[in-house]
Amino acid sequence: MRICLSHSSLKLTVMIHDRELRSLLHKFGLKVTAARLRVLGVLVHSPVALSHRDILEKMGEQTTDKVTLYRTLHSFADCGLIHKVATKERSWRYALHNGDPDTIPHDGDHAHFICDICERIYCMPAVIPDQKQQVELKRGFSLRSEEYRLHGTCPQCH
Amino acid sequence: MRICLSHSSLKLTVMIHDRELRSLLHKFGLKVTAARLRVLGVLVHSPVALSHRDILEKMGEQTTDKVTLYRTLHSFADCGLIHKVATKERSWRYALHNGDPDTIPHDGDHAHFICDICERIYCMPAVIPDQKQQVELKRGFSLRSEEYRLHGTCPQCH
DNA sequence: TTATTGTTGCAACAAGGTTGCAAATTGTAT
DNA sequence: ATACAATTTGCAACCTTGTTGCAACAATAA
Repeated sequence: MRICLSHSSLKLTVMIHDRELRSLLHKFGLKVTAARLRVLGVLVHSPVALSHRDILEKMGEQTTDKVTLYRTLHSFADCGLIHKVATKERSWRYALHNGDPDTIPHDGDHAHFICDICERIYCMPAVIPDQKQQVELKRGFSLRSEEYRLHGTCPQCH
Repeated sequence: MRICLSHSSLKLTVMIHDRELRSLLHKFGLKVTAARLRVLGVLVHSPVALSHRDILEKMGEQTTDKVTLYRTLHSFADCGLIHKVATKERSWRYALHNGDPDTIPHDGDHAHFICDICERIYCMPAVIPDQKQQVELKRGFSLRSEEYRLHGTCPQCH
């Protein structure tokens, strides 16, 4: 499944209301609760992956307990509504799967481009060489998955 | 410079004594202290990258204060004696640059193989395609560095 | 040998995250 | 609409990784 929520378009952003959020939760088999609606509301309006702290701050008045937020994010990630990306600052970033034409869905082999400046994480199409044969043959390593990370500056930060 | 300390050969391992460790510290412009000799002793005998906790445990009787260990590892990394690798468990792994014929020094493009079971991190020779051209041409991203990670099971855990 | 400078150990702290549990809320079956 | 079972929430306490400030101490250079 591929839910398309464009972040670049303000018009679309404004259109995301309670009804849409509820149906999104339903689609992923989650109970609709006040906290989940608020968290999802924040994620839906962000073009970049957010940290736990970012989300708490963006919730402002409507804030929740920090534990609730961690658990909410876990549920979202477990059912595939959002994805988690590890950062070198030993914390996680969370983002909705999005339909940005410049990125691809978060499955299959692809690269993550992590901007040094704004820390946005982009999923990029990439030709990743298959190392399985090479590595296994050489020393009995068996490969489960590959991750290719690119670090640099994104177009917005130039 | 390339310091060759084979981990696969017990004979060589046994040969690493106080004298060698001291000269290694000297070569990297570090003062020789008891704590540094002990930490270096542990790192020199490990074929895989170790966490702060691993090192403390391996030091056993000869243990140091945890802060001292953090600072020691920082000094080692700053001068290039060891390298740090980030893990998704929000902690660092530290390893000496080594001359193991099956791995390559930690500079230039290569891959990290991270074992799912024992979490050892291996530096692997790898043919990493240069994505710079492709990515920059396509959309104005500029690349600073690339990291290629392989996840799976290592020979020891089969 | 001494002066200078860098290193150690301790206590306290900070950020990110988890656990256990009682109270509140959701979805569902009636 | 009501009641019930199963989840979800919020709180307090806790854990892990890592850092800071500071006084005492040790390594090197003169």
